[in-house]
Amino acid sequence: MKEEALPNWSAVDRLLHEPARLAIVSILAVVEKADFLYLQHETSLTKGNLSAHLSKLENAGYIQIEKTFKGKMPLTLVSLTEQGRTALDRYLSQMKHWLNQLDQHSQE
Amino acid sequence: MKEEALPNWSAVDRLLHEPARLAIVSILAVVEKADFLYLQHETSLTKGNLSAHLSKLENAGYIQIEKTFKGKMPLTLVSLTEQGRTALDRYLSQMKHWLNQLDQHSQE
DNA sequence: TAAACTAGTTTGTAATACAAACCAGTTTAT
DNA sequence: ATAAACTGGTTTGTATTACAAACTAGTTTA
Repeated sequence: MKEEALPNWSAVDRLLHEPARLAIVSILAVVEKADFLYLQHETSLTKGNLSAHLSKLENAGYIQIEKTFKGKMPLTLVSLTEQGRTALDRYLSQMKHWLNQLDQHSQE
Repeated sequence: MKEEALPNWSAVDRLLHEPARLAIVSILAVVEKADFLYLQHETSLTKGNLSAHLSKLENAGYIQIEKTFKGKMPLTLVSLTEQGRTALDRYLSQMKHWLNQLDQHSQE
């Protein structure tokens, strides 16, 4: 009964929309802190690819990258920032809203 | 109480995942048939860009492109194929599923 | 009959994802 | 002791992609 417009897909956060980064951020939304190798295995991205995506997310302020050591071996810890959490929430609610809009149309 | 895995974002249909094409397909899901200019105005894509996206969707078998005339002027009509409809439904239900998985995690 | 418009397509460019090759250091084998 | 193999990444090169500018073919208007 209410008149719904179509989703405005151009307003999507393309940084999060990329599947590889959604995978990364989904994990970080749950575990709060993850090391590089854990992320690599969970996402099955190559190291290079993962590294590049992490840099983008870091530059956007969505994640924090902490360089530490486990014994003598380097260890990179990654966590979601407040900004990242907010952006993800926004992305998820937008998506849900748009999916609902499409459903309303399809069920006439 | 049920153990949910994280979304498998890599299984997404990247052809549909692209916002510009989601916009196009969202429209076609509703109107069944649209001409080029209507699509251009609704999506606010440039002609070249729209043309390229339509070609991709056509090559994938998701849409059908019908070249006709309105009077003496060329008119391009676009419609969703059965395949395209199926792909969209699949995309939407996957998305919904994944969004729910993330929600379940966030509300612990 | 020239100028401007319609309806697109083709072509060039900039951004992006991705993996291969590389690098600095550590542990293990000889 | 030192070479080989491994860890934990980064840098660099390539192929794909989105995007817009320029072009094309035909039509209507001045």
